[in-house]
Amino acid sequence: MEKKKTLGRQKIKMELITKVNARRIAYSRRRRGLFKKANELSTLCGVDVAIVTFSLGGKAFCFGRPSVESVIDQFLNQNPQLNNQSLELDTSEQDDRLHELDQQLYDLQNQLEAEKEKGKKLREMSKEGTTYQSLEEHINKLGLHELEQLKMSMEELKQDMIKQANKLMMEPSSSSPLIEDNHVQEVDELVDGKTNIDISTIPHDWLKL
Amino acid sequence: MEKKKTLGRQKIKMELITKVNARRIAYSRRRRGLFKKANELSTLCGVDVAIVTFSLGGKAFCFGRPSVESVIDQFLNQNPQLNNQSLELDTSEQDDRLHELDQQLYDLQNQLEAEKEKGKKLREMSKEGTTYQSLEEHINKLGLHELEQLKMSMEELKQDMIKQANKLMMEPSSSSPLIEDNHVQEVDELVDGKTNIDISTIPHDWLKL
DNA sequence: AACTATTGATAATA
DNA sequence: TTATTATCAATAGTT
Repeated sequence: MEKKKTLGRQKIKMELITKVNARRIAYSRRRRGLFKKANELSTLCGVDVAIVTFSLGGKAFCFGRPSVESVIDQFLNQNPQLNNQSLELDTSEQDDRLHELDQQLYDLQNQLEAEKEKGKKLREMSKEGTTYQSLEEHINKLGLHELEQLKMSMEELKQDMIKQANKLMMEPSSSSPLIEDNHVQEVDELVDGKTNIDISTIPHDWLKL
Repeated sequence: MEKKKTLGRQKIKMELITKVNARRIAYSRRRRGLFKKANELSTLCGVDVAIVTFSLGGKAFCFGRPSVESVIDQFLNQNPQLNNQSLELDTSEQDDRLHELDQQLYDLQNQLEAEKEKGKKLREMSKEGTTYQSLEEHINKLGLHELEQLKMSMEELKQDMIKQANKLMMEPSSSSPLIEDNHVQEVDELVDGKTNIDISTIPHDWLKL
């Protein structure tokens, strides 16, 4: 037997974690885990759930399905509004895909928090006389990293929908399958700001379908 | 070795549990687990947490520390008034900006839900023999609509940070203010995948600031 | 509700 | 901070 690399997870006492640093880490991890559990609960059971929590720094984090506001509203107004329990057949595959995107959005939410922190650090640094060489570069790069991730998320989503649409095309007696490999270019067009899409041309039903 | 008494826990698909009975059991178990997790989070990290969920029967179950109402109240009244401690008056403006972005992300989360619905509708349509003319167009536009919003969000955020940085530049004894109107181009560069940024040149501190 | 065999979550570490 | 690992904790299927 070789010796173990780590001790692995150890049991901890159910009390306030004294070390602030460790507490922050635990909060971050467990908040994420809690939101995941909430998402699973709402998905598996088809119910509404909302969570609101404030971090050590007093920042609000929340999760809500269909939205925090709607659930809070229901709660405050105690309106026994019934949910239309629509049965679904076999959209599971698609749902899996979308759940991944859900996760990515949650991650982005956290990234936004990170940005907030950066802003504060900026102020602190100003007092310490930190050098600002190529500060702009840094800012740009950081923001861009996020943009890049966002773009990827959206591409995945669109690709998924196109794939789904294609699949449907095969099934019934239809024609002309959807193109699947031209979306990247189209995305870039928009990101470049060169695309002139007239949103008003999109059927209203599609926007809130 | 004796034979196993049960199969034990088995993996389940992350989708609505079809059998209503099993769904109710799962809801009961998982709601309990969720509340326990929330309790642990608030205890270990000393933070406020509130959860509200509605059962299949429409009954409200909630958990709150110190109380559901207090947390909801904090959440709804998120005003600069409650900004205790660090009197970062200068960052309040920035925080407002970021809060807006937060809201937009939440909205996107809801949009994602909408996408899911669309997928269902798509299936239904296939059975009804709905025409798929210009379906791809719609899908693309919808995806792009979202991407556009995301892009705007990120640009706003970056612009905000640059503005903030510029402001700081004026204050201390520094030099060379940041450029403020070239970030769009830089964004496009990276998104286009044509930018060759060497991440390693970024000071480590900046990457996790 | 209680029981197990698994899956899933996460504390400690790199 | 993200990844890894070993352990702890939650829970699906049964009784």
